[in-house]
Amino acid sequence: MKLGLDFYTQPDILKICKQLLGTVLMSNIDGKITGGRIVELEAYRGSVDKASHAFPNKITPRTSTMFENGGVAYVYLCYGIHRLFNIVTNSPGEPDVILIRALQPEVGENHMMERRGIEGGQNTAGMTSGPGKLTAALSIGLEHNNIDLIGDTIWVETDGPDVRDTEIKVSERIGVGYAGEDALLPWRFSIKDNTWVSR
DNA sequence: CGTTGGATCTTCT
DNA sequence: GAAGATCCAACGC
Repeated sequence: MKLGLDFYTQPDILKICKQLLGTVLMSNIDGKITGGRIVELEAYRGSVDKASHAFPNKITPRTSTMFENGGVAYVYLCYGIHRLFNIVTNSPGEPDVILIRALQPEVGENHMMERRGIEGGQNTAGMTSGPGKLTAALSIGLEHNNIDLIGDTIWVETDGPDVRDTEIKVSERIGVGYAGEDALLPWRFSIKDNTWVSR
């Protein structure tokens, strides 16, 4: 079942993070349907979080998407090369986003391998295990910034029961050492012992 | 196997 | 002008 607007507009981003683990991120781009189970993600809260582009509630042309109502995508270019996909949550004016860091391929694996340049049935392990990799596999680009996640291009589906708390690993976020003490916030969530988690 | 550096470009200072 | 929510290939051990 596709997640609706009322899911994304919830105020508690950490609760949304836990609920998103185990759901399936889908894309229908270039006539190809691809998707994967979300196994790793991170929370960024622009109001209080130095690691966020929007800290402290700073609106720029780039970050304006983060201030939208929950339920849209925030896509930006990282290191000039990689496109990173985030889900905007909470109500308008609250720059809360969730970075999707890793997927477990579920739908259209052949298309994802082709987009990632992986040959044959071998070496699929790294296909979507990282934020820059999964956008390439799903063909998500900057043109999808601010797109509606309730639509039929990019969306999230529930599939089976919620992931239990005992199956969730909570840790510090990756690659945000520049954020000082905020780099220590336990805002990274992943599914324990899942082989598709990054690094 | 761990570490290193290059690629590449938008954004803000 | 510098740094960045990364990835991968090339090195050295």
